[in-house]
Amino acid sequence: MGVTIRDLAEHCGLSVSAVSKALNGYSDISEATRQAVMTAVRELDYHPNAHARALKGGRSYNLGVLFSDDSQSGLTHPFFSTVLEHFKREAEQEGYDITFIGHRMGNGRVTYLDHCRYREVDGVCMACLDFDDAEVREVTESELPVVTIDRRFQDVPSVMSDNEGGIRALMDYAYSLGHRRIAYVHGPSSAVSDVRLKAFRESAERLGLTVPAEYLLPCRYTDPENARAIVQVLLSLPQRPTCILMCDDYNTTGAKQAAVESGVNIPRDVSLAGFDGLSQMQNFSPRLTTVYQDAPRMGREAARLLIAQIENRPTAESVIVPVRLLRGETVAPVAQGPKTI
Amino acid sequence: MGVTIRDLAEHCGLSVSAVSKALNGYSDISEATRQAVMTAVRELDYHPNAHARALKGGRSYNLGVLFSDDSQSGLTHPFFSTVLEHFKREAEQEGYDITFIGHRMGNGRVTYLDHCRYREVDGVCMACLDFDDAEVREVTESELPVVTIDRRFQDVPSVMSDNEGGIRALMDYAYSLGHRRIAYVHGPSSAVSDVRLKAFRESAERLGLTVPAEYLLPCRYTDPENARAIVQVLLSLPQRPTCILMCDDYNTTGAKQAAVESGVNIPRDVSLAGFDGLSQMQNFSPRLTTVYQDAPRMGREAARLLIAQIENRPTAESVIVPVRLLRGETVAPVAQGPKTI
DNA sequence: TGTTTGCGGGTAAACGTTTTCGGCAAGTGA
DNA sequence: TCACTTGCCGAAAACGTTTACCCGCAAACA
Repeated sequence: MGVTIRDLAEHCGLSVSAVSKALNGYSDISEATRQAVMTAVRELDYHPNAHARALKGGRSYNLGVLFSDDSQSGLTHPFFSTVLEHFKREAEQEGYDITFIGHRMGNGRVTYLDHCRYREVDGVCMACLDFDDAEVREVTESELPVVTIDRRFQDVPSVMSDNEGGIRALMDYAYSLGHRRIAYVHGPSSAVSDVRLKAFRESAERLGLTVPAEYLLPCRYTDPENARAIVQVLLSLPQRPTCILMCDDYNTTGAKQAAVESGVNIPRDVSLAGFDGLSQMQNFSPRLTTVYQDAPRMGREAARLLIAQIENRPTAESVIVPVRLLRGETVAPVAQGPKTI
Repeated sequence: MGVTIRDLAEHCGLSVSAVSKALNGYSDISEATRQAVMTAVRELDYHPNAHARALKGGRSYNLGVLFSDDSQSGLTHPFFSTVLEHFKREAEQEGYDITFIGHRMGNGRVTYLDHCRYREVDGVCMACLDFDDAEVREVTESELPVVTIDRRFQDVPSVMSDNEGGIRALMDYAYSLGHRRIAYVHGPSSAVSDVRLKAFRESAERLGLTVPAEYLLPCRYTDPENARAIVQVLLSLPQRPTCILMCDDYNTTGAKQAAVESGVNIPRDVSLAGFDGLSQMQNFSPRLTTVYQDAPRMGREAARLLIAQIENRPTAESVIVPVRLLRGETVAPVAQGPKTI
């Protein structure tokens, strides 16, 4: 159907191999013939066939993306969709397409790794999934180049936000506004959650705050309903916190809901902060105070790290992407008025 | 590296072609040998190579997705990301992967159609882009199977929401609550926008409402800042509308902002409705009144339509997906109290 | 018994590339 | 003049499949 390299060769009066070498920048082709080939390429509108190229054992110029399979929110994840979008852009710029790796292939199930081999992806970007799953580990331990996002393995380059710095900045900020009773609705245990929780504890200690156990509650990510229920509990505590940190921006909507239902005004009665800095959340008033994660940059860095590996270029082992405290309106100076107890 | 069909053949003491035929359900292979091959497949953990298969001239089992290239929000689009997620799921279930079609391939630009040919996709799903672009038309007019979302071409199967019904339901609902001055902040001209605008006008006429020109204002989709400015104008009109319809949910955040700045309470002073029914927006109070578009179903139907074409199965020309009116709290009975003029 | 039929399976070409190897001509040094 | 390098290029194998075609064999038929 399309015009092949053979057509090109005939058109130029060259052999197929000569054309191929001209196209791929081999040194044993004269500049004159190279130019002839190039103009022929334009004339005939030639484009190489990706499958043939991949088959020959070279690369497929295809990157696998392993990204919260079934059950989860997948592509609609408010944070990772941004990471992915920019991963895709950077990859495209380098000549790579991306394909999603799942384990649902037609009728039967298929291992992630098998799926990778089936499509012969040159490398895999892994994010937002259960890294303790055996199938997932199989990929990280394979010979395939891998980059992970928000999770660190030995020998596997990774991209992470400066979660520790983010929590620290948030805590310092709240403290500076007079908050001494700070609760943290943290995510379920994971690499990221654990780092943040540790940073929270350390910050509290550093600032001389004592955090009662009932101020530390786990909550699923991006699950406002879950968040609502949990914040309900926090707000009905005899000694209620003056400031609540949520594990992500999206959950603050649930927290707000709980506040409304409890007759609590944010930020007058209780301050509220999120994590992520989703642009979609910055349009509501009062504007959310949160930690901005540079999702676009995370995506870009991940693509760079992965492609550098594939092309055997020297690469950093790991990248920490800086975060930024967004001082919104939901964390206010702690009420100086009548003490609530 | 991987185990090939040749390894399978040797392991079974068969020829390569016999194995191939056994795998692909040819009739001239005895049931016994087929079983032998199948068990060998499991033993050796064989998986066919997609590129070799595609190269042979068969299908690539890959679907192209043409989806708001650069500049736009891409994967982070709140509505289409859901469509895409479910498109992907349905496709995977049928054994197809998806790859994004862009025109940025490595260094140079590339036509959408060329990109499709390069990857030899079996079909293309097109959504959320400028269908008047010559490059885009080139794809719809090619020999490739195509399905379009939210845009109808002759001979090209498409999936659309019942936009007309949605607007009608919204208008009837607002009317039933006493609203007579209804403004519509519609999207920039496009197939969908035009259908909705037409439905708005027809509904207004049917209900005996006169809509002054300044009640019909265009606004970019998913651009709260733009929406804010426009609603500002609406709210400062001498004869202000009692109900404002926005072209999408996301823009209602901008509208709310404008309301706050104008000292207008929603829904007490002015009612507000969106379009899309994004779950992310349903967590805010007051809960948004809007028209739910069944994005998951749209994605699924699109995948089915496309795959049916590819596999030469009879297929509907086009699918209209029903919408549902979500009666939230932002459209309230029109104030009976002191008339504002 | 000789000829068809159908079943089961093998041979080889083809898909469009890349890459190794070798060859030929011209230039180079002695 | 000879051997040797260098510059350019072609031949052919290879990647892992699919598929058109052929072949042998047993059963069935005349």
